Amino acid sequence: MVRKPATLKDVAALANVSRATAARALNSYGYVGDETAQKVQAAAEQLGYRGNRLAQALRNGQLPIVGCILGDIQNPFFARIAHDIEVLARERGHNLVIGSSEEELAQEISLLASLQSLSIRGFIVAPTSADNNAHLQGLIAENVPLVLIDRVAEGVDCDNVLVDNEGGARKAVEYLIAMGHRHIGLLQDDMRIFTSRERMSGYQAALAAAGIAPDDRMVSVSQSTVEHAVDATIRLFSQKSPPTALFTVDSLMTQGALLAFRSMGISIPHDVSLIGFDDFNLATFTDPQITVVSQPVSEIGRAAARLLFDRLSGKNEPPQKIRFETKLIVRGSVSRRSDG
Amino acid sequence: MVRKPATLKDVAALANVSRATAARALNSYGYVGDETAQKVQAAAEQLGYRGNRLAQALRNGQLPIVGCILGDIQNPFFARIAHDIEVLARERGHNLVIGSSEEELAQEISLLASLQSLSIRGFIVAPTSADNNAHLQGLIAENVPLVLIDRVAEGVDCDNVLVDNEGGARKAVEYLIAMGHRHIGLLQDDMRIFTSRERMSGYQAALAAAGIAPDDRMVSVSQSTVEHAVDATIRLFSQKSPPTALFTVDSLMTQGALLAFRSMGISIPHDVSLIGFDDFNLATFTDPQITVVSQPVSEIGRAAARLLFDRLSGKNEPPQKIRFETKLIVRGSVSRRSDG
DNA sequence: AATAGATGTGAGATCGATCTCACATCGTCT
DNA sequence: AGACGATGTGAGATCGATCTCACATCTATT
Repeated sequence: MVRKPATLKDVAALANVSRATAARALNSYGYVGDETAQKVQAAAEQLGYRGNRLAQALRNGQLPIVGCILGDIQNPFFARIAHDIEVLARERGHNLVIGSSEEELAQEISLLASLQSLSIRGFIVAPTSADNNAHLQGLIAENVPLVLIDRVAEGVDCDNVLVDNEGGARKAVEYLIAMGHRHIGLLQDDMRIFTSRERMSGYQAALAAAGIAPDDRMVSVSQSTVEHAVDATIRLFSQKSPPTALFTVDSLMTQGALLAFRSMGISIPHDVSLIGFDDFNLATFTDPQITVVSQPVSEIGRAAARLLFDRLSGKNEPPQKIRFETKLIVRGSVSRRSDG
Repeated sequence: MVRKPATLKDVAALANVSRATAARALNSYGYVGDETAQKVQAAAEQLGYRGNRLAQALRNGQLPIVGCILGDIQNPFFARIAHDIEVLARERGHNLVIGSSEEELAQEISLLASLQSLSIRGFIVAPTSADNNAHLQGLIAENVPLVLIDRVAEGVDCDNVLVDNEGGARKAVEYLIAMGHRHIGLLQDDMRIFTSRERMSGYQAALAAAGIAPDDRMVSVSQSTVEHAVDATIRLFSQKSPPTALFTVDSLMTQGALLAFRSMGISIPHDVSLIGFDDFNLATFTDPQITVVSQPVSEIGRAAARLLFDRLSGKNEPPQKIRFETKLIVRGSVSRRSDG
């Protein structure tokens, strides 16, 4: 036999009052007699009444849910952020809807549309594309709070939380150059992705500053998964004159590169030096330990959620841009080189 | 200026028809004249009409959202599962709400309640506790589809997807015993958690079969995070007579153990042998590579989502129990021992 | 020609909670 | 005594989409 959840009407009937009074008693607003209030409470308890958030949301226009559209929750970077957002959302009585764009603009757009029609209260998005973002501008136009993380979208004027990608990448590549490397590979994500662009631009800036001509053959593009990165690394290092050092733009790719090197019998740092963007759990357990550019992952989700909830509670200041520093953590995966 | 999303009423007004007709045209049911239908379509387009899923859900009783309550999305195991569920849900036009129980029963209960009041269509839950599950039984009583993953809850008769935890653990420990180990440590999660119980019971069964008396000092309990596992490992191996081998019940704990061993100057497999439950990306990159019990993670989320959507599409068969095998993957983290 | 059926449309109820408004019934103050 | 404010309650509108029902037309069939 199927029990149906109790409605306010049921509670009101049981307590012998009108729906209006029942609502007043349960939400404690307006005038309600003590005795009546208790009768209603008792009735609600007895029926196991838990309002219908759908109806409430329809009435007041907003569903206490935060939408979160990320690249891929399997990336520990995003997983951490999603987790932190969920924790803060929970504290504020909100739930979290998660969608993976899988770095597809079309998917991001359709996800966003489907969430928008849920009258969700606000969004935290890591936009796939830096340029095509009419959908995000649409949010702003409808006054739906939006916080961008990890990436920027042109023409979308809203809060965002970033890290210093370009600086981090430049530091890494400068370090490789200082260690004598001239053929520095770049294992990067799709160029539509903001972080990928910025990190590449840091890479290029460092090369340019050292007077090293850019070389397309030094650059390999891959989706951000371990498996794809393995392939991309193999492609890169199967050339006649492969790089002597590699910079990878995220931790999954770093791990992919490591696995690829192992399978190719390439030893780090003897044959190839490696620096990865974004630290990871086992970076210190590999032998050698992996030198990385670290970003304060644990801050990003929290900062974004805080910005979003500030907006939700009515704060109406101009958009804030939070930018975290990145840090080069030198470990053992880079060796000195003295060729050309 | 704030644009409000267009409603059906707006569309109807613009097309000069009634709401009923507009609805018919947009959802193509009932009789609508060709010309009228086109007028409505045009009006909808012009206004950028996208129904209000809240109102639709209120009307027909269900919101096309799947709720997913896991231990912690930061665990790659759960992240993978969440990802796979999200993909399948998206294909079916559903969104995914994610909540972390953080292995707290109270949080699981309150999350579930808050999601239930959203009239969500179905749930996939990795229950924190094997015993206290009135909340889950409540779902069943209200006929809300529920699929349990990774764990079982007593008295809750519904679809579930598990792996052979006990068998996997036993295989691991039997292997350690066969390699001459008698003092085998267990780094496990909270005993309320089903997988932890089962894996422990596999551990105990293997010891018993070999005539080795269980020893509480060989067991350390930790939350399933890298950090906690580091501490727990250090505690375990700071004893006067520490284990000669360690079995860890999940990959985060395995990684924690690795980091702990490094910090304590304990070398694997020379000083201590190690087997972890659940494979992980870099298990083959460490030196030595880590021997693990692997489970088909990529199957679990998909299987669970499939079961759930079968229910949602009305399938009314008795609950299915899917159980995947686990496999011992021997790599290099176990060495032969010939003491007592 | 009459009637059954097909086709097309609108009015209004419904989902569940909330909120405004109107209407009581008190007590208290001049 | 009259009046005003405080207190308590209910009827009904509202949020947006859907669906039933009733009412038109129009076609085809006997």
